[in-house]
Amino acid sequence: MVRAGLTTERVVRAAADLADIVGLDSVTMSALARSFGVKDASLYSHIKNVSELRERIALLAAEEIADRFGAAVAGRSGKDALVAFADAYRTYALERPGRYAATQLQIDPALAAESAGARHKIDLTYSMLRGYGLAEPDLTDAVRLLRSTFHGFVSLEAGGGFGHPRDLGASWERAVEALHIALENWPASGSRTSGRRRTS
Amino acid sequence: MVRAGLTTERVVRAAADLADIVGLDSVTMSALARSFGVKDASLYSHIKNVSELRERIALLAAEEIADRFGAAVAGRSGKDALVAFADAYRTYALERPGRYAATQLQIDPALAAESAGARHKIDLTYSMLRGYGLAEPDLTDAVRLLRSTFHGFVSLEAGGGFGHPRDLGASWERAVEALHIALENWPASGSRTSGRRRTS
DNA sequence: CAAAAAACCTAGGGGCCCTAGGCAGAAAAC
DNA sequence: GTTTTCTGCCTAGGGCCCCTAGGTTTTTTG
Repeated sequence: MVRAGLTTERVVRAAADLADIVGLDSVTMSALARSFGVKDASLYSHIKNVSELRERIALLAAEEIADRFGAAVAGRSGKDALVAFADAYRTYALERPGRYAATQLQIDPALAAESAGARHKIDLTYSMLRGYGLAEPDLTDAVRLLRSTFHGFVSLEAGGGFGHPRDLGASWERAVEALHIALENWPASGSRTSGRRRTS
Repeated sequence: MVRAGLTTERVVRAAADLADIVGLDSVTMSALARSFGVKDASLYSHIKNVSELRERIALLAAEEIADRFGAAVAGRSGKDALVAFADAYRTYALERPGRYAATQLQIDPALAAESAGARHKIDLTYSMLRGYGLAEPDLTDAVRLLRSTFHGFVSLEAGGGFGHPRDLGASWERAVEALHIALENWPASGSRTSGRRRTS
């Protein structure tokens, strides 16, 4: 009987591809086993359970994302870097929806330690913001703002949450510009009721 | 044999409460039936299937949200309205995580037609932005920016996506302020590379 | 080539989703 | 007030999924 040649890495890669096609929730051990032409029990020597499978998809995605984002911002700064970063973010999320969805999972710390590429993604966001001259805690607040808007937009877009006929790419560009403006005019601390821009 | 007194509404309400406790994905027909002390087959006279159950949770949530948001912005305008709206948004999402998660589902149009309160929520966002003097398509872009940031933030927060020790409430306040600034200095059309604020 | 290790298997238990069809309590009709 | 009808909940059962235990066959290794 010819063997399928399963390894953890090959299984995870196939699972990621499957996730991009049928959605992360539909990545089941059974479906994955079928795609390899083996029985589901056979997968359990490579993957502990279905949660670990999905978390490993997330780790794979994190590495790919770090690569893409790094390439996108390399040699750019300021608004150019922001736009490139943002576009790389959205492109990845739309091209690889299953992988992207996996990145939102809680990862078991023991597993995350194996492939430490996960944290790298956040670091890139921080370094991209250097150009705006923010200091902590504003820097963290700004990183959170960017992550929130990016993640919110692409997840609403992917989920069909935007019903209006207005072109989504155009709305995205304007959103990124608006963020750029917000970063350039970052509010001074403790101004919840006043709120006029500073002179950047 | 004493009956449980199931109705569609009571079942959905219990499902929503269950979702807030155990998470939307763990709202199963079996678990729900157990909570009523009936067999799962008994639920199918009130609810077509588990998808419809979750969508009905979303409709319930949409009504509650419309109420809360309406109350939050009533009598306010400009930044006050934005802050009140934002805080109402985040509060609801954190207080009722299961219901909130349901609002991100795709709803069957036939079902949505029954309880038309769903669309109301978007209208509120539009009307809240009136004060910033935006015209279409900028208005839609701005609504999408707000929805993206709000949804992104609370979903990252709920999913434990923010690891930094910086206080989340403070980051939220700054994010809302930053959005306010972006709205006041909304970029002029077609300025992807220039990008200086206009004089509001 | 023999032994050890790895890859894949069968068997089986438990949970969830959902359909079909039955019976008994409650409401409606007379 | 009885009979009829309706409805609420039931049992039975099939399908898919997750996962464990333990066996067999292939590959690797000394």
